[in-house]
Amino acid sequence: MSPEGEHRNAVPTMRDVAALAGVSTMTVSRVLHDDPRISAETKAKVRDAVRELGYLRNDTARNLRIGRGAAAIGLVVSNLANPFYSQLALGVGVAAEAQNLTVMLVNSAGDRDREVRLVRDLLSRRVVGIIVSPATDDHSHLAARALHGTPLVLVARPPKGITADCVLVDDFTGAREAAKRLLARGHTKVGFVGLPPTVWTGGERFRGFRSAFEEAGVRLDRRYVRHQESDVAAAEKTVSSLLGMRDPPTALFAANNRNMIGAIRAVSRSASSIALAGFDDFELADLLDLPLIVVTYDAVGLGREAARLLLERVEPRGGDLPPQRVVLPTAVVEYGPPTGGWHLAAELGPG
Amino acid sequence: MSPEGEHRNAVPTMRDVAALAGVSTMTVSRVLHDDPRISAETKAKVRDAVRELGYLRNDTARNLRIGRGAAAIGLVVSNLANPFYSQLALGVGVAAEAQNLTVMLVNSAGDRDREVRLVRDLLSRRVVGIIVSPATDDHSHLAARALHGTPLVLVARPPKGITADCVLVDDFTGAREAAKRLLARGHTKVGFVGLPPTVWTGGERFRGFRSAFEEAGVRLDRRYVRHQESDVAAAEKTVSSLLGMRDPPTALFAANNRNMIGAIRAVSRSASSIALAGFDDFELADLLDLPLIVVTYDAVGLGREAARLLLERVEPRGGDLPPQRVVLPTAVVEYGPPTGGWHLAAELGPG
DNA sequence: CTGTTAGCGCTTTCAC
DNA sequence: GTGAAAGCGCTAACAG
Repeated sequence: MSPEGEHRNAVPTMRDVAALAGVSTMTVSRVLHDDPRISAETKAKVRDAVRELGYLRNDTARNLRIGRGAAAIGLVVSNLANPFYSQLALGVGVAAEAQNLTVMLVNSAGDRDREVRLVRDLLSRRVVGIIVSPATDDHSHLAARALHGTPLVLVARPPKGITADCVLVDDFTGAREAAKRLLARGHTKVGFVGLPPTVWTGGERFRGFRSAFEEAGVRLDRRYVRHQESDVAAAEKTVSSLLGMRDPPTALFAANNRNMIGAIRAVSRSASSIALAGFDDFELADLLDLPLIVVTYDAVGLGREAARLLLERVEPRGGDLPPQRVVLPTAVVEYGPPTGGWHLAAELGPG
Repeated sequence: MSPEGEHRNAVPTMRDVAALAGVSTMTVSRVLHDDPRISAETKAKVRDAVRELGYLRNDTARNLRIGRGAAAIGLVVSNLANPFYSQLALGVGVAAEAQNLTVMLVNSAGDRDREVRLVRDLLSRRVVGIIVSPATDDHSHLAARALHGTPLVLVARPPKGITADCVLVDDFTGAREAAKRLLARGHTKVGFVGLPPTVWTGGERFRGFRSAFEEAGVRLDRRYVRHQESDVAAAEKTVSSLLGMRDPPTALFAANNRNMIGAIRAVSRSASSIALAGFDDFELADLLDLPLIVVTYDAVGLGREAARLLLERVEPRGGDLPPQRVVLPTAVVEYGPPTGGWHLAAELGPG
């Protein structure tokens, strides 16, 4: 029927508005900027034309002209399936929107090659700045040279071999405090289910964990320590094997969200009696009928803070600031079986 | 020290590459497109220059020229704090990336005015298409006229008063099947904690719920029915009040994720014995020591499907297709107390 | 108060 | 094989 793409190309341009209003495109542009020098009647004419055509300024063209590629900030996360990152995105979004910037959200899924491509792509789109939670500690693709001065903020891990702002969680202290609580309760055989050593958070959290043992003068048994990818299924398997040892740990420390969930699953399936501690609070943690010590922090705030640092850099003389490093505090929360326990509806039937 | 903005403006253009390689910009462009007519040695020269300068093509300029504003698809969600939407975003992202598109993710936070602004903003940026989960059932701002033919896909609710593709969850069937299970167990006094009636999912899920009662010939007691915003705290309060009635329900149906969590919290705090059913599976649902019937579906798939429909429209003759409506199936899952129950580490101490 | 000219960085078209 | 000119839609800079 219709010639191909007909209605899609019907997007009116400033020239169409100008023609309809009987003025030049420059006048239209000025009216859109609410330039006080334009007469009231001209403004009215132009605005009528805008309304009639449903005109929407082409920001791509505008941004090209004013030298700002895309009014957007790029956000590269390493695992969108992890709720931590959606919280982060939420925080970044709030801060970005306040400056009329959108967020281009991309997911490296933990793959560095992918991350390299995604960053390059964002740079090609000329985003005003990039926030990255790097998949590995090889940050060479994020060097200032590669970025041509596009502002960069790292989240959850510090720059390595490059200069950049970053916003971190106090992983060390959080892990140490949580571990201390286990030790205070008399646990000496404590399992550790951690992240790969190439991940900074993995290293810090392990350091904090270990430091609590040193302070307490308790020997850390290496047989109970595991480093691996953060994946629920993998963690579950690892924890199951720990629980299956002939001399199993009496407590477990999980280095993050995914490991914690995996650990909970493994413990729940086994007949083991074991205390759990670890990073990342989660919804309903308090309602699991399980003794639990979690390290919590403000993930949304992390995103907000990252965006704030980035936007500071975007400012005219923002490049002159020294590298910033913001560390957000952690808190330790303890959960236990609900007071009084559950009142089960037997067999799911009415009471 | 440095003249303001110095290093930030140092982003090389195609002209810089051309000058360094001693060719015209046209030749550079052709090399970047791997045009077979260019001689091998010219290609080598140009590629060396590209590498030396770290040149990255300005996609903003490119897209302007080729008439595609931003190689991005806009995604407007109504509550990023709800894990359903991050799952959705994940699905959209996967499909988009396969076409070299990025996702511009924005959050209306359930506010329609905001949604209107966000959609307008995305249109100004000339995204290739928009995926929206509308905050309300007033879709007038999404009419073809307002979109100038930019492809649109609605998720989780059908178009109302406009034509658009949509991808839905079979809310009706899911709710009915879950309710049936409660009825089959002899519950007749069942509370309903639902969404506002202006939200389509709210209506459908209530219809499904009610239909199970009709089929079973059980009268639905309106005193137990609540419609409200989907917010954990609000739901908790509502459920608490239901539980506090002198003749309380023996079971509850929660219309979504947020209401379900709120209901669980309320039930756990009370001394009530009550069965729970409702929409949206969640991580660890199986480990809550609580009888639970949940309606589950593939949220990532929903996003993938939405992106697929959108990309079909973006194709040259995509506008000629009739409006599509995809309905994804639901499944009902039952959880109960873990077999054998938890083995508690008493007082969090070692065994 | 409003219009003209030029150009952001790239690509399409036509020329050699 | 390669280049020159023109223009995508917009706005800064200078007219008038």
